[in-house]
Amino acid sequence: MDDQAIPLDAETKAVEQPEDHREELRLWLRLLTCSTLIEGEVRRRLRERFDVTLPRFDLMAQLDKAPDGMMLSDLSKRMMVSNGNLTGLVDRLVASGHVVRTVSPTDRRAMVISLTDEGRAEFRTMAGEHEHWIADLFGDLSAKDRSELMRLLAKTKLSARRAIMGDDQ
Amino acid sequence: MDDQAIPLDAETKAVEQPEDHREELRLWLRLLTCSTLIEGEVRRRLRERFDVTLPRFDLMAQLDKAPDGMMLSDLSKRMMVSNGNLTGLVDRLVASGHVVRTVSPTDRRAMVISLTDEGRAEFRTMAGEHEHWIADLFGDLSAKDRSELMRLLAKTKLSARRAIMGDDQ
DNA sequence: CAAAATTATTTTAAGCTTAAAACAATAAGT
DNA sequence: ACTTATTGTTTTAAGCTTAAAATAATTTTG
Repeated sequence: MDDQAIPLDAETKAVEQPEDHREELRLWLRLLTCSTLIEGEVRRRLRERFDVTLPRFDLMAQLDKAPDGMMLSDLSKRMMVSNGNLTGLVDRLVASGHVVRTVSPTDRRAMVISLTDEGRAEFRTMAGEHEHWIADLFGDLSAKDRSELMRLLAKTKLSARRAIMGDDQ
Repeated sequence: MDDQAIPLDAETKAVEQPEDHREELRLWLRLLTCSTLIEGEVRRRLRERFDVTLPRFDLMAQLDKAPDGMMLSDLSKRMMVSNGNLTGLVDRLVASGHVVRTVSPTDRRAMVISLTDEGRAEFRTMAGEHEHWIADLFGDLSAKDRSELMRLLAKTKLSARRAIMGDDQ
């Protein structure tokens, strides 16, 4: 513990307090604020305008992209929610006639979830308005801002994945 | 529907479908993915390492910054969650001895919520590790990336607020 | 082929979250 | 002072969410 003993990378990393990560913390809090703010407003408008919840809308959005339906476990991965969560969500959407559950013809464990015609029609109507809301919420960003933000978020996504899964796989 | 009839702004905006906002939609989905990814991992680690939930941690984080406690309604605004939500959360944190509820001396309706000494000590321990997790999750971003992302998220936040509250007030 | 491991889903228990209604206290306007 | 409006909190009902355990079917492996 000699004062003279300076680490080898002192030149490159400059003299740094022993671990100050407040900047990253602020960045994370700001990111979270943005998504909470926008998500809350989308949730509010979906309820007000269509009397639908955000999770229901999100699930239908996934299914709209899959004309032949999706396995529950794929939905779970895509939506980043637990299987158990989806079981209940699908139950309610089946009850309201928006989706149907079918046993997979190739795997008797698997359930294939698909939009009904009515569910798809209703979703498309909502999605049209939803897209405008988003455009409005991001309305003050220039095209350059948007592409730059897109790029930085892509980098953030990769960084987080690396930290979560490890560099391997 | 004449092929020759080109809109007046064709020069400046190029030939554009009537209202295409898929770019903003992708931006929103990417922002949401990033925050869901990071939030999920933080949630997982808090549980694994300290057996605490994220909402509990968030509430204690707010109180740690307020040595004299905070009114429940202020907590509600800061955390962007409903009052009713906080009532239950505070109930559980009182039960576990992390916070205390006091009636405000100046307003008999208001409840002042404060960290107990034990709650504060426990929070500080968790916060130390938490900061490292965040630094790791954002670890692949350069200092320039971070400041640029910070700037763009600030702009996004203002844009969303404008869209939510209207330009006035 | 039988045992073991994996994969797909559901169930359960606990906690989180919201909107809306109810309740209580303060502030504002007459 | 009295009425009205506003503010602060809690309650309620419904739905969302998770982790962990349970169930069932498929795949892998010895």
